[in-house]
Amino acid sequence: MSGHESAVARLRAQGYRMTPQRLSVLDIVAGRSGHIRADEVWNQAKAQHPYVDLATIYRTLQLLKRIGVVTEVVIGNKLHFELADQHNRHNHMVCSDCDAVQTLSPDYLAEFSRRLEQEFGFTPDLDNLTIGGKCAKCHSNVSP
Amino acid sequence: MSGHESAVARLRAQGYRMTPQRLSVLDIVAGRSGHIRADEVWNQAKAQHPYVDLATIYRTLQLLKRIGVVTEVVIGNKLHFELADQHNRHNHMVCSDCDAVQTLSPDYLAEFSRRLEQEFGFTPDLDNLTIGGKCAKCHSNVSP
DNA sequence: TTGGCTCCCGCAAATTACTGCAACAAGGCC
DNA sequence: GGCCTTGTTGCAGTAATTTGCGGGAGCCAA
Repeated sequence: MSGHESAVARLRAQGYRMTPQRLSVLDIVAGRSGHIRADEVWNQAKAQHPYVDLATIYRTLQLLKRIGVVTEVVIGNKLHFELADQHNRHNHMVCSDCDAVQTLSPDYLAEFSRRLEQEFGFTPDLDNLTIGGKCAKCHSNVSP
Repeated sequence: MSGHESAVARLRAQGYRMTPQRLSVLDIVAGRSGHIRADEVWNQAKAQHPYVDLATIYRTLQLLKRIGVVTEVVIGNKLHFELADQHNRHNHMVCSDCDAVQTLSPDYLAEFSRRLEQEFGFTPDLDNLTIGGKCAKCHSNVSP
């Protein structure tokens, strides 16, 4: 329900313009509790503005990601997005077999991140980090 | 210089056939010390076999990745590949600004990986894990 | 309100990656 | 060596995402 105003403010503050299309995208992503695919955003956006172009959706999502309003999750080989809730940050573990998604507290990565910064001066973008692998269920299936 | 024979043997052992195209791809990836893009592999492969198709390159690279002969690195929004040297495993840190790539010892991820497996039964695919973020140089540049 | 500088959008085309299918060829068997 | 089975290839087509361009709209200032 919130998130919106601060996002709009953040866009304005950085000199970006607020357009109906961008508001739609923001609404749609914020209204969804979990992840949402770019094409799902598009379909919902078309209901409000029949002539929105898919390219606009992609550009807007990239913009929102760049300013930290949404985060990106790669599931399968499709991009998903979700609202970046500062009060409930988390990372994702995605199974490469069944595409199941588990969330992960960033605490698990804190120590790792600190070392990278300290030893290499490299600042990892943990907000958009997705870890691929095999979930417990698929790992036990011995079928390669 | 090595790597080849074992890769060929591994293909054979799993019932895959050895074709000139696959040998070419293997040669090209092995002959490059760093990462190489799919289209670069294609261009070099065409020099040896003028009629190789890009689709074959992609399929071969996916196959080599699946059996663990090469690893995949996402740089910018392009896929890169490199020979998976068991004696010199490493992960990659890629700067989202300048696309610079730093390598990282998997030791840094060992503890993290162990926890994921222990607490969630999730087995991360560290061989193909790339960490995005900002390198020291770009991080100090205050130019958004 | 109006003017005007920019940024943004829709459209189309390009780029990157992947897939289905029929013809082809690698490798085992005789 | 020749044949047969079955995995592979080349081709064409598709899916997902990005980019170039020119007209149009947002926002600031007057």
